[in-house]
Amino acid sequence: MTEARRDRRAERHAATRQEIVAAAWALARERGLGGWALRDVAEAVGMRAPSLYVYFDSKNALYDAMFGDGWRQLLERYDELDATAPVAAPRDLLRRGAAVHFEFCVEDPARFQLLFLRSVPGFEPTGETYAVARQVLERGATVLAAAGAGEPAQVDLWTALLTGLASQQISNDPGGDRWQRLVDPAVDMFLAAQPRR
Amino acid sequence: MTEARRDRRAERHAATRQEIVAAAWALARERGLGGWALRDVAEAVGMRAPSLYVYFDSKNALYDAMFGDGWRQLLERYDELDATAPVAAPRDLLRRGAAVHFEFCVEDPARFQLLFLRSVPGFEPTGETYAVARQVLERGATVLAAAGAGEPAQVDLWTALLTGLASQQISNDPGGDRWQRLVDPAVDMFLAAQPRR
DNA sequence: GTCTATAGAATGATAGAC
DNA sequence: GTCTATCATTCTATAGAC
Repeated sequence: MTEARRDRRAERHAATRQEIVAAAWALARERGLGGWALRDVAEAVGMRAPSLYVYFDSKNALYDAMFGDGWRQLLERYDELDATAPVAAPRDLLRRGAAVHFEFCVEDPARFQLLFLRSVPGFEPTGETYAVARQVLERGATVLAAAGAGEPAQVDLWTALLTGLASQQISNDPGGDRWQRLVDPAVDMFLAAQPRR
Repeated sequence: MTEARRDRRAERHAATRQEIVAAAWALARERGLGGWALRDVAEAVGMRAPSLYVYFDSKNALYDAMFGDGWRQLLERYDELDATAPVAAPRDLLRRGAAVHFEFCVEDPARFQLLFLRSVPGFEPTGETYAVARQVLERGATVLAAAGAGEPAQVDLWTALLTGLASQQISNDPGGDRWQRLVDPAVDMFLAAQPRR
């Protein structure tokens, strides 16, 4: 087996890429998902716009990296939840998962738009980054299955419910809790409709 | 009482405004909510771009007119539903209302985005047009009340459910029926959770 | 890898003639 | 009310020096 030497240049390149993605997310939070130019991102990381093309082929390539990064952030939240409540009953875990998921959506509307609403005009996630999204959904489906709602239709209903609650909160009561208060009742409603196993 | 003479000039002006709004909707359907310029709308109605400013003060003013027009379209759908099933049982009416509402959302994603997701960067509906939106929501709340789910929290949960189903259908299965098939089960779930009166 | 310079194109909006 | 002409920006992306 070949003893691979660390490629310090590649590491540096990847670190800069991540720095750019983080700066873009910060701008998206402040000004909206489409409210910034490559110039702005460049300035935020101490560069000029053309230098970004060393790291990303286009603005959509940057959105793609943000897409993957955003789903990875959600995966981390799930990990933290598992670490906090490792042996909770399935339905309790689902309840807490719903709360975590809702909070994740609402705390950053721009991120919610990119990850769940696909609202950047010409952007479609590439296969690689979309795989991260699928990974997260499978993780959620596992929890649902443990709670007795693992059928595809049940999973789809669950995602619609959570997306709808978050979407309404963001669009119609930003900064408030009008739909947040409905998360627990919604989970109860959902669970009551599923046959217990 | 003053015998008001018809103001033919005002009528003509209003008709042209509506023509422009319709052309903008057509472009939004084809290219997305933000995928067209005032030039394009002007060309579609046989004008040059500056002439539009006789009818709208800005592009956002046009979005505002579209917003009001879109909600009025939804109101028409509700009227048609009432005309078709005037004496249906409340819960049956709710079921059919959900189907109509879902279809309305999915058949024009750009309209769904403007009316329900507020996804035009700098645009906020004015008070007058927002009043139309409230009117439609009250109409829905009335039907919900008749079905035994008229409390504000129940209405909010209902809107979240429908918005979530439509949003997921549009984002993750455009042209398909993966979430459409869940509308009826979702309504059943919702109704089962409400105490019958 | 980072820069300057700039291409190339699009856009919302205004001025003023007719 | 409609037009021509144009302003004033803004933005992504590329070329090529260093």
